[in-house]
Amino acid sequence: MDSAWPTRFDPERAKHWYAEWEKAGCFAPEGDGKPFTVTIPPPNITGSLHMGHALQHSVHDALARWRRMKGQRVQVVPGQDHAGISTQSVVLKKLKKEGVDMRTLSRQAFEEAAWAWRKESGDTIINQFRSLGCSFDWSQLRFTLDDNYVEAVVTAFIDWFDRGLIYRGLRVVNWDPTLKTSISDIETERQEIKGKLYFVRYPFADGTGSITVATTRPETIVADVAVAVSPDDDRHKAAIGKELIAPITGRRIPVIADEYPDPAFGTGAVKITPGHDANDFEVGQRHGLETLIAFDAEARLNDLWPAYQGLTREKAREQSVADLEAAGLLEKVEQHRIALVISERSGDVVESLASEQWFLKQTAFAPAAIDAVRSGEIRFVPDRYAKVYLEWMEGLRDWCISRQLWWGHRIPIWYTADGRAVAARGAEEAAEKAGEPVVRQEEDVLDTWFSSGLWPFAVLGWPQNFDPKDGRWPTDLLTTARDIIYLWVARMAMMSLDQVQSIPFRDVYIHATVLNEKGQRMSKSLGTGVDPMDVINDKGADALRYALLSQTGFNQEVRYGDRKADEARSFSTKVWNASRFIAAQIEDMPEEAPEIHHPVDLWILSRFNRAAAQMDAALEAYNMQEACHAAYRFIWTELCDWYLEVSKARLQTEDRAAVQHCLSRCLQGALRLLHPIMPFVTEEIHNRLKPEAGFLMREQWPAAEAVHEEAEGLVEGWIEMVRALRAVRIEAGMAPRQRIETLWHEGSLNGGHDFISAMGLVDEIREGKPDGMHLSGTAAGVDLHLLVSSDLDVAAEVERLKAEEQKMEKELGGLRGRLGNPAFVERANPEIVARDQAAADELASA
RNA sequence: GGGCGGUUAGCUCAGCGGUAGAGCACUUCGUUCACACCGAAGGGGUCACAGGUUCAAAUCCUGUACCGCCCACCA
Repeated sequence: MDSAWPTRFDPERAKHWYAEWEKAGCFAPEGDGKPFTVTIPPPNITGSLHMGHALQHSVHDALARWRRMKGQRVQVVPGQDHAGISTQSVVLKKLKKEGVDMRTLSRQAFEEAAWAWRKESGDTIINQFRSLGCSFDWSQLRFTLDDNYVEAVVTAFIDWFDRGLIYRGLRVVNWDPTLKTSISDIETERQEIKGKLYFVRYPFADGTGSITVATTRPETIVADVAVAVSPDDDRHKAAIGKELIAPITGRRIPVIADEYPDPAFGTGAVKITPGHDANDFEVGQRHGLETLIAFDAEARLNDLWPAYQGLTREKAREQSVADLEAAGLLEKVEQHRIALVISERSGDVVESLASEQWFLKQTAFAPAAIDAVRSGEIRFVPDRYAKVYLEWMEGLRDWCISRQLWWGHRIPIWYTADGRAVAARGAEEAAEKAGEPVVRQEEDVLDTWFSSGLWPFAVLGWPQNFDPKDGRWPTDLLTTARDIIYLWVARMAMMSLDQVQSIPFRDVYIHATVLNEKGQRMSKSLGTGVDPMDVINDKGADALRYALLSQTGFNQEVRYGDRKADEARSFSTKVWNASRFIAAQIEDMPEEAPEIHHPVDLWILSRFNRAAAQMDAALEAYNMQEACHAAYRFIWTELCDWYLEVSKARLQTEDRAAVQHCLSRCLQGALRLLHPIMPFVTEEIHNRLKPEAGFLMREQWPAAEAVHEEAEGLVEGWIEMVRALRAVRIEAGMAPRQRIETLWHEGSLNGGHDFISAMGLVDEIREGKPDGMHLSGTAAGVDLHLLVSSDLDVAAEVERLKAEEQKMEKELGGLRGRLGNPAFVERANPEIVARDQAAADELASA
């Protein structure tokens, strides 16, 4: 064998194929086939490859390569998200480290620094996608802050503003006191902690007693504007409409009746603090109450209650409790479990805080988005996720789209001197629209999900260069993680249906979450993660891809362990060596293919055709693991363990040319089947086989061909016979390489003489039963006998045969019992009855 | 509190009405000239539990338990 073809595949040496594919333009759409378009979920520019990406893009790439090979015109549009909060944090941290004074940092200086950072460090993840082998059309790379993307955002915003769907208002939002911005629900995490429930007495103004209110947040008492009770609560009915003296401040506040309080909880009376709780805010709106705000942007107490001014939330609580105690208003304190809301971005406790924010009435878009999924126009895979989407869609609320950040799409609103807001592309247009000069632009930027929501059509050129009829629209597939169904998938559906009047994608494949070997979530901070780049460097991108894809179907989680990648690497080595062997055998292959008529040849070609069909069906259905297993079974079990082995003998016979052609065809085919899953090793082999040929990734996917049922039946029978024979050999104490002089058989071998002799190491096959001591086995209705020497452990052998007989009898008993049951014979499927009858007959005759 | 997954061989998972499968691990044997990241043979499962439907249930229905995830305003 050519020494330049080592016995092990070195993934390091196949990495260069990526650059060659890219250089040759293999990732650009080609041909006139049915277009297949995907816009990938844009990773954050601050991100680096994690296992979730690795799985997601292995799926994308496998599907893209497969469809490309099938002759489809494929375009996978990659991109990146500017990731407002995340990028701003990273850049601020860097500036701080460099000694920049945060207090004097201007917006412009920050933006310059952020762009500089984006240029330097923003492409890390893009290059990691390349290492994974992703065949994305990089010429189409998009960024959510590119000029044309800004145009998309502004266009959508102005349209919605002018239609009255965007408004500004005072609402309670998730406030991150560290980052000093509102944040979305997805950026928060709930955490149960042990806390306290304080029972505070609110005396009636007329001196007739008091109402006790339970609260977990005594520090917000200074912003109380009422106490609410349920209208049906007999304990408090009489108090409704009376006035209370709020503790600490002494402010006079009313007792109001509202459905919100649950009479079963606490005392049934709730203090109403509209500035610090979303429910209270709603109650306040219903009753026309004032919204008092006690905290500033850093969640310190403001001048609402000057005595507390400057205190942190925690200090203010202590002080409030002390003051309540001193006033004799603290009735009792109970242990209580509190659901804290934590900001994922800063780790700080999120404050529910009323503030002026911009909102989008996304409820206006819901009906169409619901319809699209209900009608099946948008299809979720697995379909259970449609329910998740629909449920969320049906409970939509207005969306807070403003963020108090610098990094992002600045809200295209200009204000006139008297504070009137106009949406426009610039100050000039704004002044024109307003009919008077504008004095300033809104400071806030948009929530990152606002721009992400426009992704599929914005990256395809909307609004200026978008052609919904160019075949790429709607896109075919969106593959994403289940945790952003609401924030992203739903938004894209809504925004697309509104702005482009059509769905953005047909299929939404929700892939599994990658957990570690112990079933824990992979987390950098907890150290429970595995870095996919380490796996790529140690074992190769092919191994990582196979390890992930071979476990991914419609499951909701997949566990990654290095053992899986090791198995995958073994597989690539196996393919490598099988190719090496076949390459050596076909060096002198005659060009002209002889007629293929030997059952073994027909069998392997047939098995190949089945594997190809299975892969097609599996990939069509997004069942990645089934696709992997189909390739694995064909290559390892059928091709290597049987066909290759029996070929070794047949290559020495007049079958040589036919075998060579079959080997060659199977190898070519196997490489094609495997290429979407393991692109590097297959490309490397392909190039070794045919250095002068083009890329494997540009080869045609195997066309569907007929299977040979008859040949399959024959060969599978022979395989069973060989297995039985091997078992008997071992029973007879034969060494693995020891040849069998004579094999006797009763029943037809169906032409399998050569196959059985080759695979079972038999010199001569005779019909009949030998005289003398022999051991027997049965397979496919044929009895096989081997003569054995007399020093065999007869007792053990008898023991074994008895056990076997018992097993058979038990089975026969079961079958006879069933067949003897008239109900079964009458009602069961006739095919089943016939099959059982045949099985019983065979057992009985044995 | 609602919803959704999962519970099958030691491990990771297929199977989803006709009486249990794969890969890995394990045991035994084997350095045959593709591959020890290999080959052959083998051991190993009352399919979480309890009812029900059916001639037949791992597979369908109901309920229970445990694990995980998502959603939710209980002060």
